Amino acid sequence: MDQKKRPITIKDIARILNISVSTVSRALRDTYDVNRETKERVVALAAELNYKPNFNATGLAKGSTRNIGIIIPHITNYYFSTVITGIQEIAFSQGFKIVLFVTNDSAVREREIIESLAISSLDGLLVSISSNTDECMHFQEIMDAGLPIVFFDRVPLEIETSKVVQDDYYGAFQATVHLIDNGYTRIAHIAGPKGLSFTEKRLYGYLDALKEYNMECSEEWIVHSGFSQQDGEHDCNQLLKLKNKPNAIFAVNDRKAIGAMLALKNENIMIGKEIGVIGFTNDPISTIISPSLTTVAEPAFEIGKRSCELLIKHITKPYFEPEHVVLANRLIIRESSMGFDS
Amino acid sequence: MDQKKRPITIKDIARILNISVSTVSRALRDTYDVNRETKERVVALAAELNYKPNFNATGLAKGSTRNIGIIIPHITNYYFSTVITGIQEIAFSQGFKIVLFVTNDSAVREREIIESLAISSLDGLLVSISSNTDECMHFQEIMDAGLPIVFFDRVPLEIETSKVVQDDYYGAFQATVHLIDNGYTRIAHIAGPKGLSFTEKRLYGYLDALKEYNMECSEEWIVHSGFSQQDGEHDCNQLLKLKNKPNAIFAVNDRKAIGAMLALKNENIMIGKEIGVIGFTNDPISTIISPSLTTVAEPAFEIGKRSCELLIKHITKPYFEPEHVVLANRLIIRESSMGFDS
DNA sequence: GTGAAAGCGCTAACAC
DNA sequence: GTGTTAGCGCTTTCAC
Repeated sequence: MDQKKRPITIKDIARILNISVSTVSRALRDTYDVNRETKERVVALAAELNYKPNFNATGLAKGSTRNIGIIIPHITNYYFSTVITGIQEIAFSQGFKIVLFVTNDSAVREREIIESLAISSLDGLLVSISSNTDECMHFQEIMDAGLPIVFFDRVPLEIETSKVVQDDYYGAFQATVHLIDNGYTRIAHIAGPKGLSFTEKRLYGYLDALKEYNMECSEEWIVHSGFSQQDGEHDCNQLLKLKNKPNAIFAVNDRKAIGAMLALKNENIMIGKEIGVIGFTNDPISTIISPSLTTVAEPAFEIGKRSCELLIKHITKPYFEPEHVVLANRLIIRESSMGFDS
Repeated sequence: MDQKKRPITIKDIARILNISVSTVSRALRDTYDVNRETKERVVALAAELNYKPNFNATGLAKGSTRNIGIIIPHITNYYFSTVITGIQEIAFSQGFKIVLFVTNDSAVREREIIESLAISSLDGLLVSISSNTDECMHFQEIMDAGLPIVFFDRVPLEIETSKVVQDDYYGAFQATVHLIDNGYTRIAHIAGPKGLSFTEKRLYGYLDALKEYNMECSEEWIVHSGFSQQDGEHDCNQLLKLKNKPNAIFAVNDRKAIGAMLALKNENIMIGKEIGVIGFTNDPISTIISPSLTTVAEPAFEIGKRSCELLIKHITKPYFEPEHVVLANRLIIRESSMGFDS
């Protein structure tokens, strides 16, 4: 307990087997030609001694660690934590470790993290940018320095690299059409902050659906704010003050939808019958709240997996062409959008 | 984009300033006596060149990385993700990075992780064990090899090191007393898996409260299973089949409490009035479900912070005496336990 | 097929 | 105060 045991190194193995360290190194890495028998002896002894490679040493010698960094706005959040689970799944199976950074959705913290980042200690980076990040030079610099980045969910348009997102535009389109189909005629949208690409895509999906179906559309029905439940509550109250009140609300995410529902309940408005509500994410909470929340389910786990797979390709294949992956969502119909006559 | 720029090293700085690398190294580390002026020149140039230390090299030379590993059962879970946020807060401020491993609550995966762990790439480990981990020799071995571990929440009794937990016994005691105070007379407990220390503490807190208040107590009212909402639903249904049905349920966590509430709703049983329910955690969902869920709020963020602080002490002070920290919970009374006459 | 030796970027005696 | 040197554990030419 007091005494750090010196860990086994390839030198120890070499000495015991009376061969050179280079042979041990080669044998352990299953590359180069090594005499079959020598190799087996090395591998056997390594296992017996419980040899673990020193990643600092390999990293230093090969210029590669097996670390993947993740930078995300939050972690106490169903979507992001599910994405991480997906990333983790792929990373672990490929022998990569996950180094986690959370920005608390602050552009300042994001920059701090990036600037403090020892690029040499990471092989690649997976990032979802914070909502007030206005320019992305810091990411570009890191990439120029040779660190591959794959963006997911909240992606910057101006950077040329692989990106993985859900189909925000079509998901929003579908959500809106669903409300129209169920007889709602005055559909509002409580959006996220302006300037974030996925938020805008959802806005356009909503707008295009309204246009395509010749629905009434009004500036005052579109309210931008943050992503929290409180924001949803606040936005909804604002809508309720309008002279020309909407009779349905499409929320940019489930948390805001939940906030809106709470505001509606507070006013004793019958959710679904008087005002329809639809969210985006499929947070587990959406089945628990009553009435249950209709939502567009994002493939969060899959997004994590795909992002990580792509990043690993960028890491291992220096000239891998950037890919833009768009994953389909799934509309999940529940009670909050049942329509007037239900 | 194609060309990895060679990163700046202390050698570059030394060459440019025409001094030796050791001086640069010393100047940058703010230790040893370095001529004030030399130091300023080094620091200035380092900043200008945007020098970033290579952690593999420092790690190799000093035998320390600035990495802290976290091993937890899940991440898509309010409690654990909040703990991580707390850990992250301290770690980041002290210049440590977080390496994340998730076991999916599988003892097998946990062992795999531990065994694949290159101890040399971590300075310390923060762990919450998986629910079916029966013996903890793998952790002991790692500690013997010189890697400090701090356990939190789900802690093994047999290992001698620092541990940080909420007051599971007293929280459960309080929860049960609260139910008794509100007039519930036949109180059941839907527990976690047997063998996990925090689960048992909550069970004993419950039992002792019943005893102290001379309440009826029955073996069939205590049901053990997993931690999920489904488990809660299932456990509750089982209780409802009993001849001597309980009129209140204390759940080991909020997810199970939520599951139980869903089961009760399904049977059109009035929650609170006919059967009281209380949970443990204070998951945000507990304010959203209707009726809202009375619960024992755990100081998850604080647990993350304290665990991380303790671990850093173990890392920096070789002979730091293990501490056992027990943090108080807070009973939050909501609608699900309002009592019969409310 | 294997060994010797240099080197990855940094730290830490040890000299001066 | 500063430079020289060896060395952390591993990979990788380059010989043989």
